[in-house]
Amino acid sequence: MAIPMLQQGRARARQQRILDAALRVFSRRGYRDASVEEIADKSSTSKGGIYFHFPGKEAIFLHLLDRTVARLRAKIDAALAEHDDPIAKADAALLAVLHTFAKHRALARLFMVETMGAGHVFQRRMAEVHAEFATIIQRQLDEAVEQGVIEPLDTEIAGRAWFGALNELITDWVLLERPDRLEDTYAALRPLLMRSVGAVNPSDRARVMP
Amino acid sequence: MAIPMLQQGRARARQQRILDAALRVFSRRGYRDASVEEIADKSSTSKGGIYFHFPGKEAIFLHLLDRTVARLRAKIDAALAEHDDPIAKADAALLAVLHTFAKHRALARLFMVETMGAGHVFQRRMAEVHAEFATIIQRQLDEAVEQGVIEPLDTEIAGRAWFGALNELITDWVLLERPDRLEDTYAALRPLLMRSVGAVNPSDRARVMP
Amino acid sequence: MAIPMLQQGRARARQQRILDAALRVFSRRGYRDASVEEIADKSSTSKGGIYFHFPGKEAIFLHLLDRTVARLRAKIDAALAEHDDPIAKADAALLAVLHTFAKHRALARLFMVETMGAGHVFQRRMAEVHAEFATIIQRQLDEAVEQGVIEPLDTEIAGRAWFGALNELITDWVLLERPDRLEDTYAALRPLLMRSVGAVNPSDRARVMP
Amino acid sequence: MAIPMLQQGRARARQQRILDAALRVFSRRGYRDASVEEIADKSSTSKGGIYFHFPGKEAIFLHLLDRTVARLRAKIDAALAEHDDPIAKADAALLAVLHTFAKHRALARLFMVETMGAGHVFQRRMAEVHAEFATIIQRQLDEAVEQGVIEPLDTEIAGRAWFGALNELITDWVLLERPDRLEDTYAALRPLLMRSVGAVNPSDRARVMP
DNA sequence: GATGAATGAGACTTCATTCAT
DNA sequence: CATGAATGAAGTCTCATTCAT
Repeated sequence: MAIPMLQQGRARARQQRILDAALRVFSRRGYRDASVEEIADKSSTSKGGIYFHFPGKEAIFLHLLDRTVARLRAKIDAALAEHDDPIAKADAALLAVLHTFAKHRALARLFMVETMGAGHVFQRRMAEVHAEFATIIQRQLDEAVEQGVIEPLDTEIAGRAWFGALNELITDWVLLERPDRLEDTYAALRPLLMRSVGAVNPSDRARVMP
Repeated sequence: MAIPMLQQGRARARQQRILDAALRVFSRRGYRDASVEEIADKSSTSKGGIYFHFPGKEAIFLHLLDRTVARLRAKIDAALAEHDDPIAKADAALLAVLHTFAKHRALARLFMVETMGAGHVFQRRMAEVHAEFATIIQRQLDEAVEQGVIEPLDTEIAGRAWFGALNELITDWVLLERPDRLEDTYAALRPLLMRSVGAVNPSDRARVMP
Repeated sequence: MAIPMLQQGRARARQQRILDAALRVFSRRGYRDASVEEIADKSSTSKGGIYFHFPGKEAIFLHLLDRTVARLRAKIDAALAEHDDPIAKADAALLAVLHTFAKHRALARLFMVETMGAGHVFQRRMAEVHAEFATIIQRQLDEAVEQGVIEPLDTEIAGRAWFGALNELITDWVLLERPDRLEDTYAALRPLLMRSVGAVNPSDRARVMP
Repeated sequence: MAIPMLQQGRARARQQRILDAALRVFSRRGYRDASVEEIADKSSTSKGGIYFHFPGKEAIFLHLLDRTVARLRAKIDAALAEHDDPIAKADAALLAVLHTFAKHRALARLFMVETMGAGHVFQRRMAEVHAEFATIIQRQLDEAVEQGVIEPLDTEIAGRAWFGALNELITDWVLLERPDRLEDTYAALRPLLMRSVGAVNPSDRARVMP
């Protein structure tokens, strides 16, 4: 019984090594120019070993994407749970996404850029992920409208617009290798987003509200 | 004398045929999966013929991109010239971009999506184009601030945010093959953008101002 | 003392399971397309387990072949022993081969067809087996000549010809998945073989001879 | 106009070179162990060049097979045309097949042996070819029955039996690398075949008949 | 003894690019 | 100028075999 545990453990560890190496390689080279060979080298595995753990290159990329999405979702959920005010929630959700990428430029590149070069299937999948995240924002805005915190508005478009604005900042930061801290950039974006839906900056409101 | 003209004309015509075919192929298949062979077929040329007119696949894509950027720039310039009010100008610039893509989904796909799959060089170039367009918006906002039409704000971020929001809508429309008219979607976005910088919707303003 | 016996028994049982699975897989896929993995699965073993019992894929195939040849030999021997008349013996030998394959199409496929795809070594071995079986026929014909039952003739060629004719029927039956009963086909072949050496159909003769 | 002719000529020549090299390689190594690389080398071509002329390894093998079948058919047709007597025709047809292979052992190996290692599709195709050739014999025998030259018999089985007997001789000659002249072996087989259908050896008959 | 993870050689195939005609 | 045959580098994937556990 100990043996299968160990073996499973070893297998899982190797899978992780492969995924980590793949992230680096995909991020550096892009999906198409990334070779399974290089992933094998960088993960101290053999080509065959990779194909033992994954059915193919595409599957590795998919795993990586799913893993990232899952982590983002978890962080967003945690962030949402930390606030009551819907506007603060929306803000926190965006910040969660932003923090994740700020800490890991390679991940940001994979997610924001390289996915688009991986073919139609991945492009579509990514579009759906975008939609999902936009919907999260939308829901908070809906709630805010319901609570009377903001005036009624097209919250679906607002969600997508917010997410698009954030995207642009992150993508620029990745592609132009901007040295700025992403957090600072977002600090400048936040008031724009707030005003766009007629909300007061949550921190200001906090200060104002006695 | 007439012959060289004709010949030049013929050469240019063939170049056009190649570029048009390339646009279709790149847009359908993505940069990597597009084969020079298919471009040759679709343009009624031979592979050798393509290499006579262009140094390589990359150059074709680049031409296509530059051509698109030039056209966009021209449309933006024309749009800017049609208005005096800086906010109206900014709005018109975005609309110009949007109209161009709305009329030609393949072009939108090429520009917004497939470029990312064409390798680092193209990604970077595209980021610069984004920056350029964002700067155009930024300039209008600066002018608006100067004119006292809106309160001072971080116009650089605002320009990028506006462009990012627009991007998101267009990209979704391309990838999810949304049937909506892009123009309608933008109509919903416009008020958000305006409020985000503390401006009144230009059309409203027009109506308000006697 | 009981334990080693049991263990040996278990080992042999597993070997059998592997061989049986291998027969199915080789027959379905052909030697080259049969994977050790599938044999492992179908025999409820692991890849490693297979390599404990056999030195490799080739050895498994060889075992299978040898096992089949041995069984055929045994059946032929039994058939020969049941008759006195040399012509009847030859006929019985062919029938023994035919019955064996008729009862087990997978075996027929393995033996008649797939062996040829297993590489030069196996092809040669199979040719030798053919020669061996042809020789058995030849010997009966020689005996018949000696007994004056038939006129002298090139019995070596005759043996090979008889075997070749039988082969063709069996191979067709395997490859074209003919629904006929092999036995019926052979019933039509028998008189041809008999006449080819100037013999009377043994059953006819039996009837005639008082 | 001359240019396409030349180019076509060159292309066809190269195709021939590839096919000839492929015949050698397939015959020496067997279908599975033959590598496209070796075919490329042996035909002084590049791997890519091969894929320009053929869609893949399988297609090369198929071409080779079809080419061989076509040639055999032509030779058989010519042989049939040279005789009037149906028995002589059947004999001539077999001889045509035999001569073709006798002159080109590699071809014989390809056709008789290696096809079986090329997978189910090829096995089936070969079975159909066998059937076709057997049918040619059958038709002559039918004619002979009609003319009253031989007694009625199951000509279908006879056709397959004759072909099977011939096959066996050729296959043995290929696999055991027998040094005999195939023609001599067939000379010994012929009387057996004749007698099997109750016919007189055509050459004997010629001599006997005044 | 058994398991399954790991290896590594090698296979087929694709395709941007070149160049003789 | 145009064509299409030819190149060759590179890539993904398969699988018999080995071996630590």
